Amino acid sequence: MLSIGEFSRLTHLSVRTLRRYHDAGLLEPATVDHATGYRYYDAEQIPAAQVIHRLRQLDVPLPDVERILRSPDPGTRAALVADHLQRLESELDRTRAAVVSLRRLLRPEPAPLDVELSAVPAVTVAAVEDDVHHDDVLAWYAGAMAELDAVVSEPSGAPGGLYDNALFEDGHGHVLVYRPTANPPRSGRVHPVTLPAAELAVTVHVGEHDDIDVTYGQLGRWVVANALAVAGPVRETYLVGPRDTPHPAEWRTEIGWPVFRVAPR
Amino acid sequence: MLSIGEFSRLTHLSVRTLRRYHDAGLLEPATVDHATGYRYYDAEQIPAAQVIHRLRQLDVPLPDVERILRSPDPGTRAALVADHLQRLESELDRTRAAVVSLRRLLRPEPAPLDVELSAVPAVTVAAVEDDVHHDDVLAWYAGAMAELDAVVSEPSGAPGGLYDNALFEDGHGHVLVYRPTANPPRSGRVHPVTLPAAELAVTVHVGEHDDIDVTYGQLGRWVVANALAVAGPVRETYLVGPRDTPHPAEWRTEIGWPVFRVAPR
DNA sequence: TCTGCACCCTCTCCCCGGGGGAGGGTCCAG
DNA sequence: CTGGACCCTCCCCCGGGGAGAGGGTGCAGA
Repeated sequence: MLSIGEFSRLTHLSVRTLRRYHDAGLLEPATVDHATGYRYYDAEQIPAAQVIHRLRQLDVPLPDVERILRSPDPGTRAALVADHLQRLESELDRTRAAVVSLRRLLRPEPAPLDVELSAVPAVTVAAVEDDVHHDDVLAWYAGAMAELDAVVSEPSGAPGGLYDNALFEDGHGHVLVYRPTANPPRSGRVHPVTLPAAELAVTVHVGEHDDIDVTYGQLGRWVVANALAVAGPVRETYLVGPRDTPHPAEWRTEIGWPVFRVAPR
Repeated sequence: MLSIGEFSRLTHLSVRTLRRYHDAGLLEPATVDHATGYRYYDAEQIPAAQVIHRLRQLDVPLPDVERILRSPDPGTRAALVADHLQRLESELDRTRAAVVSLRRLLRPEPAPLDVELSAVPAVTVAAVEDDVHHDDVLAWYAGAMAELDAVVSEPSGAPGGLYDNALFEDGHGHVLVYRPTANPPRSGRVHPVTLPAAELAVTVHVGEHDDIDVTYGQLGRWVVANALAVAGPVRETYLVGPRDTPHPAEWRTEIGWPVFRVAPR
């Protein structure tokens, strides 16, 4: 039987951390003296402690660590670990994208932007909509668009989306993705929706979406400079996307910001 | 002049976050109404907001973000950013190592370990020592060993280190690295130290240090199984290291744990 | 000019995975 | 038996936000 200090020396986990892992149910001491509260560990628990240590180095949240340890089947365990590694990988991708975008931002570049005002009429489309958290938008979008593709057999135009301003202001808001088609079906989450007419300030974002906020910013500056105010959700139209070409450089996303003219002050 | 909500829509930074950035002095609104406290931003501040957004995506701490924004010189700025990217890179290396080590840990492998008891005599060496935080050990070690190498011209054996148990239990403790040599010099941080005699449970760790804690754990289990108790700081001896060969697979680190025999219960 | 509502303000509390320290009980060797 | 090392619990702190309470403002339409 090892005291917490001895076990700490053997595992290189601090005493405090061991106590927290006990409280969290991650690593129960082999024995706890119910009179004094002293924790006593077994030498056989060292490997488990080391697995926890490794998982924490990989930033696996404590509840996930517990799930991994609790699953007795090596297959399930491997799957859970692989799952987290997948997340690490995609995070790395985002980091790389942010680095590239940051470099572009810090380079004082002119990058003029073509913006046009265009009045779009009301149109009825096949849509999927929901209230979504900002961090979950990408995953939600993938699912919603897949369902749309499965249901809409003969689209009559590029797909698009409407994004509530609250999504950016508060971190969550209403999101709607659609495909235009002649007779919008109703199936599962897919249902017909009539998008209202609007006057839009429109520009096109080229390439991946990692730095689409820069294009938003430029569009916003144009809107402000031209004495317009924002009214209603942003509209994106996916003119050329991953479904059309694997080359991100060829992707084209149209951004339309509903505006109305402000009286000159 | 843009209200905080409008600016939020233009930058995709949440209203709350913008307020925090104001409080932190990161992004001052162009005007603050001193009667109502209302914040008003200028469209020209959009690029700055986006740079902050990117830096935060890269997990740059807010104070560092401020330093980067405050430095008017693009060179300094680029250096600060490169600095952080360097840190990201080394973190990635550690992540990769942890993944490899985790795979090894989860594979139920026997991996027996040769452990021997050996009595080492007292010896006087050239040493550098300090109280160090656990997270800083690697950096401290690099500096201390470089200084030792510069001062000790004719070493009489492999370098080594003594690591206080508190380093692992509390996260900080006394650390000493040394080179044995005939007449230990005194220069800068380098000074003669007499390492006391000790009885050591000794084993050898093969390869990189990323999973040296596993070897520690196995050594610890052996110590416990053989009814020995730990007494005093761990000793490492760098038999083969990066200075000898660039191939990590050939590295050999001897781990010696001071022990004393426990009376059989 | 009034009123309603969207907007904005500050304040406090919560999250995670730890670290720091206070204050007090326990173990064990000399 | 005693002193010191060891262990316990409890509370506060960090950073970068999110959630919500409670109350003041700006402005457009009636």
